[in-house]
Amino acid sequence: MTVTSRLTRSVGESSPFILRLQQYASLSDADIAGLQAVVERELTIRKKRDVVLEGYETRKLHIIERGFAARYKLLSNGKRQVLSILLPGDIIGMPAAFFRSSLYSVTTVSDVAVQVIPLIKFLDLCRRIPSLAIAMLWYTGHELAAYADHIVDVGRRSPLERVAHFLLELHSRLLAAGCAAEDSFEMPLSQEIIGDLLGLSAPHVNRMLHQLKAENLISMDHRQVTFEDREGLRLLARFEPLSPTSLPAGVRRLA
Amino acid sequence: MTVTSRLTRSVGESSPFILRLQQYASLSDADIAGLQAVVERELTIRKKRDVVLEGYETRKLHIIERGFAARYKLLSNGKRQVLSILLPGDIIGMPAAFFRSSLYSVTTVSDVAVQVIPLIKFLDLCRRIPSLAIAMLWYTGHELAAYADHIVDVGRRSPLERVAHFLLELHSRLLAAGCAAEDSFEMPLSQEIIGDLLGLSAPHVNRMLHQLKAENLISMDHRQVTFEDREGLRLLARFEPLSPTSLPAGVRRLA
DNA sequence: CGAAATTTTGATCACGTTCAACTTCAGTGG
DNA sequence: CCACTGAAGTTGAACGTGATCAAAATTTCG
Repeated sequence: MTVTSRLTRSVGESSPFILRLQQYASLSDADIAGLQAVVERELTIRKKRDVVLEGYETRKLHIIERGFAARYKLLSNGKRQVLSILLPGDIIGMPAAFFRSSLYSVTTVSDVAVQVIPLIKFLDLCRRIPSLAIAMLWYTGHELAAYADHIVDVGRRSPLERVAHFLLELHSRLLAAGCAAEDSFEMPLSQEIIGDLLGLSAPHVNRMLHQLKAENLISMDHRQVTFEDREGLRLLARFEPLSPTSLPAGVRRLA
Repeated sequence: MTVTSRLTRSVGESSPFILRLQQYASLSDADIAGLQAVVERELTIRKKRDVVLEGYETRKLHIIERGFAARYKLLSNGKRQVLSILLPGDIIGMPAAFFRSSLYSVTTVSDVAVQVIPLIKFLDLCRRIPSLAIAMLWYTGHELAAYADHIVDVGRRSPLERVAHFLLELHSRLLAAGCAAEDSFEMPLSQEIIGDLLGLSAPHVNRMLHQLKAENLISMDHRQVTFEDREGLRLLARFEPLSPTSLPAGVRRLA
């Protein structure tokens, strides 16, 4: 098995979600055990299924173990806006569960393995383990930063910059989740979804991808994306990685 | 004094921030006292000053008591993207304080009165009062929903829809903060800022505002915006208000 | 292997930016 | 109180861009 294309983790590693929370606050083994105890069940969802539907009530959190999903909103004019791509370690139903009815839908892009946690139990755990609540504040803080980046993308960046920025961001997140190689990754996303994510038409995404290839910044083979000139790409996209461990030291100690 | 134009609250009301947290979780008088105890000081910032600067470290939260501010990012191509308009009850430095250096800048649009809280003390309080931590999770959850709406706006709505949607959303938030009348409000935002918020050029914002006036949906006098046909506006913008109290009943009880 | 989804290509055209000039408004000091 | 100044709003013309639509080529998957 090449590291390059794996979407799975090897046995023994802890879940990408735990890994992520650990970056935000130090959790004891007991905390982690408590977290695992509230997991209701694990299941695998086939690709192209809706996990959360706009307008329906959700009282479960789904933590992604493997696979890709997309959070999106359908507009009454028939257009679709994809809000974010969800990767291993992300929580499906995160903002959704906070409202009486979900504001957005989530659909699987590939087959997705999830852990299901009832919201009530999760909040209860947050009350008992303040570190967990604070780690969750950081989690949502990062989510917020990602959304902010997305707003900048769609609002003020050129189509070429958007596509380049998207590739870099996705890669950086996959890397953090242990699902990508240094300079390449597998991307099971159609150009239509990318368009709906970046506010572009699918044909234009196609043109931009070709332009990136023409400028020898990337190459693509099947669903494998390879950065041929990562620095050039970063310059073009003006990409600034969101280091998850960039907490002020004093604060980090406290959390 | 008309209710219409006031940006201040009458004495005796509690702060818009407390008011807001109360919607997310029930806080005891002791909790509120604790919250007030961590307030380091209050101050008023003149209009057009930067409160938070991108790249600098922030370890203070500024809670807005009165006035308008804007969170924004300057791009290297000279463009600017405004991420959100901050109103009374909002926290300046919310995502910022969570990173080693702030990712975005915040500038005041009008004179702004704030309460300053050191981040460390605030997090410490969250550890001691789990309800507060959970209320903050809801706060960021709503912030996330607002950002998501913004992405949809910029990504897939027409310029006319964007402007209409923006007016309705701003009004709804001002109403919740007790700073607007039923059908009108004061808006000290230049068309340039609105453009940078919605991903449009200032002249185009101007045209769209005129079109809304021409269709008898709104009227404007100085900085006073009045909805002449709120329903028509809502239909045009496909606006769905974000009710802050729309928590699932069972969850609400727990929180 | 066949059907469906996705990618690719091209032509046309509406839309919104850009830029510049002009007007109006708001705030300030004489 | 008015004149002055800079900021904000308004208008128009020209241009470039990315959407749209449709059709063909290719890939994916049952």
